[in-house]
Amino acid sequence: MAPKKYHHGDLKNALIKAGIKILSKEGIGGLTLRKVARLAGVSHSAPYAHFADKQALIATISTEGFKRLHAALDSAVEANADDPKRQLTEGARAYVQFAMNNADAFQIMFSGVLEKERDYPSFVEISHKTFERVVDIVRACQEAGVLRPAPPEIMAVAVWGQLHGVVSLVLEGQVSGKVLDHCDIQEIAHFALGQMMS
Amino acid sequence: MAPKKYHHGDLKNALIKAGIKILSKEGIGGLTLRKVARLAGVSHSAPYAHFADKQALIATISTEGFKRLHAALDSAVEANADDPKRQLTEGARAYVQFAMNNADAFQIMFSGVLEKERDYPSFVEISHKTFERVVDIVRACQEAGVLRPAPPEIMAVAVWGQLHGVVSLVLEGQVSGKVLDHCDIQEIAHFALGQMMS
DNA sequence: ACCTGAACACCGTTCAAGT
DNA sequence: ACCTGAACACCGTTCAAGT
Repeated sequence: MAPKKYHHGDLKNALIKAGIKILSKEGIGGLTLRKVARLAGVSHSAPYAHFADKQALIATISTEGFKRLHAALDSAVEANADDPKRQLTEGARAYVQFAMNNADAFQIMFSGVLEKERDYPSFVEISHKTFERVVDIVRACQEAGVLRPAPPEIMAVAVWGQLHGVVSLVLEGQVSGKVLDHCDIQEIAHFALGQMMS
Repeated sequence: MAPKKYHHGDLKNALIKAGIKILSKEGIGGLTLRKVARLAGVSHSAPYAHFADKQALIATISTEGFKRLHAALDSAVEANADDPKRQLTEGARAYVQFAMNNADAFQIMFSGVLEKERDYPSFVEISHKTFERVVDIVRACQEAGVLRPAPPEIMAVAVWGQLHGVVSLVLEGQVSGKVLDHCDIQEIAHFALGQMMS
């Protein structure tokens, strides 16, 4: 059997996985560099060999989240290659589902926890890529007459914003139970998106 | 001259003001109970005579923010008492302006920093009141044919979500500079809202 | 190159004690 | 009733030292 070298073969990835686990179990408030190290079985200062600071770990976890979100959008597009309207509605469904299934990751990605996102190129890259995916869908929908003519980037912000806003308000508990009793989040999001489609 | 009693006439309010000041200067990451106490000129344990814990202070500051937001919406409604469409567009403008002028307060109010909002009745009350104000505007717009027929509460979530989402994406830096160079946030929000109006 | 342990400056929170 | 100061358990981060 292979001798335990130092402690890990790949501590960096172990730390990321530990961070994601703690995040999903205890929320952002419980995410601590020292806890992450403990869960990975190393000393509290070991993470600093792989991440500059706590923000850097958060940036990596956020980037991971964006990759999964981007992949989900990709699937929705590919599964409906010749139907722009379904690309939009199914992409929207995927977005909402991602947010609901990964509420804490979603919060980390979008709630300003990560302060200097500019400093993390791979975060910027995947986040831009995700936006471009939305622009693609929007452009196809405009050509198909499903969305009104307008600069696609602006329309993409409106469409993404619509979904993002509804999801955020629900996640933050701003939508009263009276509304949520009658329809689930996917329905509300679908209704909201429907207001923009002709 | 009045003798300094203990230290303050109204420490509770002094703490709230100090908290708001620190929040706007250093952001949520710099908001610390001990700093708040220091700025108010009392010992680090003094706040506990007025707030159960840090969350309680945050809840109070959030409530304060909602009161100002609610007042801004009220003004927009009153200033356009007989023009539902303008109530909506001016209310939207007020919402966006509030978010931009109070980005950190906005973040505290909506970004899940406050974990058990249920525990703070006055927060729940003003947040519900604010939502009801949106419902009122939406209902008036539906009667005037400016928004499509639908249950007003659902439509209100869609409308609020639309604005909230666009504002949030911009505040989080998710909207690329390429877009922001061409139009300012008020324009984007107005465009997005316009997609829902007939 | 990768990790440990002690150290420092900071937190949130509690509690006995003071006026 | 309102505030202080010491105390405790926790952080993030740094740094000399070990393999």
